[in-house]
Amino acid sequence: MSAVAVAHASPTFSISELAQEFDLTTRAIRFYEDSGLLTPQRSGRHRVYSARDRTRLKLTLRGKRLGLTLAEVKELVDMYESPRDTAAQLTKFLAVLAAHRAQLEQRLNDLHATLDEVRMQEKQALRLLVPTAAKPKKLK
Amino acid sequence: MSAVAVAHASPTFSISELAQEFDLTTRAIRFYEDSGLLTPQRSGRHRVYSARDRTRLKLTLRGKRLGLTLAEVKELVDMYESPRDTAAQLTKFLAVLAAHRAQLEQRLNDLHATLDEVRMQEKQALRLLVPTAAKPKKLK
DNA sequence: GCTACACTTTACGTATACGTCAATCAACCA
DNA sequence: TGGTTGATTGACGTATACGTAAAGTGTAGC
Repeated sequence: MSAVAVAHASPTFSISELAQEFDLTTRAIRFYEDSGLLTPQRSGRHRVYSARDRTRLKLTLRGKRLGLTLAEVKELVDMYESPRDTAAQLTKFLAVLAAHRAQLEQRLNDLHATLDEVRMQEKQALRLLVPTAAKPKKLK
Repeated sequence: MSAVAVAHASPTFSISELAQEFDLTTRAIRFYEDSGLLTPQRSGRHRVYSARDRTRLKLTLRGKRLGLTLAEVKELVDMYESPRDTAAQLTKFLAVLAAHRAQLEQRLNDLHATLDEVRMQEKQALRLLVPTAAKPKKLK
């Protein structure tokens, strides 16, 4: 139950701590490990998660909310942590980023279209529900 | 192969026309029918899709891109087409819309966070790749 | 009438993302 | 020392979203 860090070493977390914090089951977290997304240290048989693991977990969940598969998330997260010291690597990195960004912008369009519709429906429903509302200008 | 409408009747589509237009397999479209998302007419055994079917298909694909399951898409699309003539129905409708909107706004936040990161990475990579770029002000 | 082709149903297969036992083990507590 | 609690490793189960044959039907063109 203790997340207290000794001295100024970076903090570590148990599997159940992370499960609680992110509202996951431990099963899910172990599954992410099987998928290569997390590589916690071991204290005996027990898993010990670092701040880096926690960050990767956070990114994983965000990716999932965006509809990415775990494999896609892994690709991206791994790339962010990959070496980029040659021009070739940088160029490839930029290409992948551009593709990723195009996808994200498509999603953004979808989202805005959907939100617009939802708001329109809300307005309509409200007008139907409260037809005697105060009309600021031009009452008829 | 013909999508030509007779007189001014609303246009109809074959399954392969829709498959082509939306870059799907016919299998997928039939699966959406099994899932209750589409209910095409029949001309003999062949499926005949209306403009309404097409719209529902378009909404379905947009929902998918946003990471919704087909069941969730069906719930939403059905609701948009459901009767809302009583106050109770309207109230429930508004509640569901609010929940949906909250979810969408969460996604929007995720998206913006991700896009910000992508753009930051792009900037960094570009700086590393082209370190001799023109610096507008304060050259040292 | 035969062929080609598009469409149909039926049905089993597959990948993803976990859920759900079951058996085991280690640590702590009374 | 025995019991509870929490973690671990299998291993099988399940829901979603289709893929992929297999086998038959309908019809337009030659």
